[in-house]
Amino acid sequence: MDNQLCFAVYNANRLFNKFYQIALAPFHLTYAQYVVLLALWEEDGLMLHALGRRLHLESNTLTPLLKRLETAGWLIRRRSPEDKRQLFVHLTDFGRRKQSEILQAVQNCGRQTDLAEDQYRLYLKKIQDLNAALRKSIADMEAEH
Amino acid sequence: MDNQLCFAVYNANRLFNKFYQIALAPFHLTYAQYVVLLALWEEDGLMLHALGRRLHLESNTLTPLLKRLETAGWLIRRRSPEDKRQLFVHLTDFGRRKQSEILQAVQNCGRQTDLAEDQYRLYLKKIQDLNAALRKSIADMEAEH
DNA sequence: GCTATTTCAATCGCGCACGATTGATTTCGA
DNA sequence: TCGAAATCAATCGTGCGCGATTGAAATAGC
Repeated sequence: MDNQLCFAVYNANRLFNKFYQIALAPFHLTYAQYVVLLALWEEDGLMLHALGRRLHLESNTLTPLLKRLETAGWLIRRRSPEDKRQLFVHLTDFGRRKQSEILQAVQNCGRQTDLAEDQYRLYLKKIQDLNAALRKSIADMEAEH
Repeated sequence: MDNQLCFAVYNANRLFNKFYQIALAPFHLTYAQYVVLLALWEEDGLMLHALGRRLHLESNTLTPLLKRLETAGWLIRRRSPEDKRQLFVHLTDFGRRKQSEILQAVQNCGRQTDLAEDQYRLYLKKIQDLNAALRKSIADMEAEH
């Protein structure tokens, strides 16, 4: 079982969750909420649909998550006037201003992991390759219903 | 954000979940349930506590999961007579007999991914190294409270 | 022997993920 | 133009993960 790639990835994901849980505790953010903020720091004012495309998430996950972030003051949800089906997601001043502090805190926690830059890149590349292979495999499986 | 290792791992985990969801659909098993069965196929009659140590899970997750597996006929939960706090988990005949069929089905789905054996091993090693680094990092973070 | 501590599974509450459905709004097609 | 189809966010239900607590049972310490 410890030779199963899926199990290693499953554990890696849970370890990352724990890592970010500790690192983000001062900000009362979960890992999923942090990822949403990362996306909005890259490009603010995304529509829920566009945000979901980047994170591979849909409204069933994002709607309650965004509502919690809105309640906590990180962002504002606003319906588009042109198309009343769509929802714009805008960072608040607070949400924008906290970016550097949060990234700093995460980096500070990560320093101990002392993954060398090139090693980090290698890991990243390997897992992205794996993801591509998995996406292909899943597409094939769905094709042959 | 796509350069974040955590995000790549997060996506890999969700892709594996989807992969196994499709592969295990004929057996009405979730990925987590499949992992529990994997552990029991390796060693049957484990106590809940021991099972949890292998999977890095505790009773708050395992208790309801095992109850569902018991209801579906895969295993039996039985209290230890010597120590009535503890719970033995035994596969049923059904649970044992299905092993080869399930492993076959999973392997059959995985054939399309055509990850070469040595490449699979490399991925596995890399992620296990990453996990070790994360565990160390988390331990350090918890130490400095 | 009797209490305090430890060790268990079980329970509770919350936040994801996600399949499925709903209902509002927009676009398409005849 | 008008009804059908498509496209949205929202909602619902289920199954994890997991921090925290509970209560039963066993062990340790006096």
